[in-house]
Amino acid sequence: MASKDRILRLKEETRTNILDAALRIVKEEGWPALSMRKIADAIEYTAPIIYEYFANKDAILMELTRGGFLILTRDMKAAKEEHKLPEKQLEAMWLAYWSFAFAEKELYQVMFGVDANCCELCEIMPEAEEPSLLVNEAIIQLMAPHQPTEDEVCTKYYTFWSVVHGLISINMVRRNISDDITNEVLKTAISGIIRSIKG
Amino acid sequence: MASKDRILRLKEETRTNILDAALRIVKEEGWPALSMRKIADAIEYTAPIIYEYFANKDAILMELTRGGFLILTRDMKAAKEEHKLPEKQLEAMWLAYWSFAFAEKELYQVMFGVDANCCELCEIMPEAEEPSLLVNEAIIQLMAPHQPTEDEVCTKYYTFWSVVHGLISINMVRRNISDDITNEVLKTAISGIIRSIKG
DNA sequence: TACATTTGCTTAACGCTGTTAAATAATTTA
DNA sequence: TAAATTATTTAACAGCGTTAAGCAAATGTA
Repeated sequence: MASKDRILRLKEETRTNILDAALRIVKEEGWPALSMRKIADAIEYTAPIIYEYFANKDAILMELTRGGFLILTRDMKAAKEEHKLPEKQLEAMWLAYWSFAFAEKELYQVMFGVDANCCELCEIMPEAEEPSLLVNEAIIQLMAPHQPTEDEVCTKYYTFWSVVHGLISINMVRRNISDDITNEVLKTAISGIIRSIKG
Repeated sequence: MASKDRILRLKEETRTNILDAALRIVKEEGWPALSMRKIADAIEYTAPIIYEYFANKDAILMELTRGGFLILTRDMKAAKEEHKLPEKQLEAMWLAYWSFAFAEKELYQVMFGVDANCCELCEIMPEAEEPSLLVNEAIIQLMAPHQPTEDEVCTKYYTFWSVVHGLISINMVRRNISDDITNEVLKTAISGIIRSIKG
């Protein structure tokens, strides 16, 4: 019955091939160019075969999104573990978040883009909550002397996220902003928020 | 020759009808539901007629974008003129920006969404630069004692924009965030940046 | 080995999209 | 009234996501 295993392995491989092909197409030609027929072409099959592995195109995007959150979580976790002080951890994590956004630009777009990902992403995809959990731990540590309520922690989290995500969005559509200014905004904003937390 | 005028007026009216219909469809059914045939249906014509008024679908989106910037500029200008102190002007303008984003959610999406609007929007559409000019005037006034360089003003501008745009983006895809927290983030972020400018 | 069954994959099709060219209807001009 | 121009529609193309039907190869069974 080892042939069964081989076939299962091949199926798993094709599934991965589909995801890889999709991401490669998007990286080479952009999101609008991604089509089922083009993916099929890339893996040397015809389009309907893809539906044996994914319910529809959206399911492929969802799986790419999930993979994106896994990478982002790994990166932010690694950044966090390099520091002991929560303020250093916060800075490192948001810089990791920033790096991820541009290292995996297409993944970031499908993860946080205005389009497809509907409102309840966190509910149907637990991986999407991990990064916020990492950050909130550090915020809570940093705010511990102030005995913060859950809402206060949440407020600080969204302040961080807003400025970083906003800066990323702006940089993605307007590539003409100088890197110096961008870095200045990012660093001073992060340290400014941290300072405001410490009071 | 008054009939010529009448015909020109009718043509102008149809052009407006196309834009109005497009925006109405988007407001009622969302951006993905917008199609040329649906617009044509709404103005009681067939699809090819639209190409007598707009080069293609993208040109319609561009015109909606332009209209959006006109409204945004008007709103921010009005907000600015209600105050004398530059710090008050800045706060009022960014709150106006915020209000616009949710009052004209669909316009904001096409103006700043990740999708269509390519990199050089400001170059081909001067209206897109107006809001930033308004804000920068106030920033320069506020920073006048510090003799700021152009880059420093730019940095402050992007800090403002990042946090506001980021917060808007997050609120648009995650509608489950409480309004209290959102308002708290917005207000404290804006006043925080203003305070950091004043030093 | 021969037949039946399941599996893998393709071709064909549906309804949709943006867009263009040709055909037709309506209006204006001569 | 006939010709020319304009307004509008119908038909078509290529592409999209998706589904159903058909075929071909591999597998299970006798």
